[in-house]
Amino acid sequence: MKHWLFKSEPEQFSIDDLRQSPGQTAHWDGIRNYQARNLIRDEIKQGDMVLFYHSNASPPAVAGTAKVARAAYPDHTAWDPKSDYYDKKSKPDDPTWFMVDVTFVEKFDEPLTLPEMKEIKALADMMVIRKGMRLSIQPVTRKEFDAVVREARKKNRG
DNA sequence: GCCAACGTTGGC
DNA sequence: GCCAACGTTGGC
Repeated sequence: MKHWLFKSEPEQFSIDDLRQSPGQTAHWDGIRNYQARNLIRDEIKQGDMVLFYHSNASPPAVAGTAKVARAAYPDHTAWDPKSDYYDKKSKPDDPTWFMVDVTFVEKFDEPLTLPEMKEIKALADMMVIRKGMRLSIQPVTRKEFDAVVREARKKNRG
């Protein structure tokens, strides 16, 4: 089982939106970056664990966790001319873009913020800490995943 | 709103 | 294939 960090702007799709989705499960659509696509398509498997990160938030933060419910399948929003994510080069018989399904696992009522993460030694090598790191799907180590969850729970105990 | 860091596009 | 111009991401 691998561990990941998925970024989402909470105004677009938040941890609460995931929790309120039917079956607390939603498809992670709109990936339009090849590096992220390759991870989605080739590396992410059912059962993998996800840190749900709110980007473009004040402050940016890990808001909870989720689990991959379904491995990669074609992102149909690429075929919909009315979708913001429409991409005419993706064809149903040769899809360019893929998505996975994720299921809500846990919400941190007090999210673990980026400034806090930067202070945690165990997270010093996390990609999301680095300046200019725009990749929206990032691998994290099991140690990093566990440290984020541990620190977030500690913070929420007060 | 600013802007640094990246990714993509397209002329050559 | 190079690289300048442009567009996007996302922290601040």
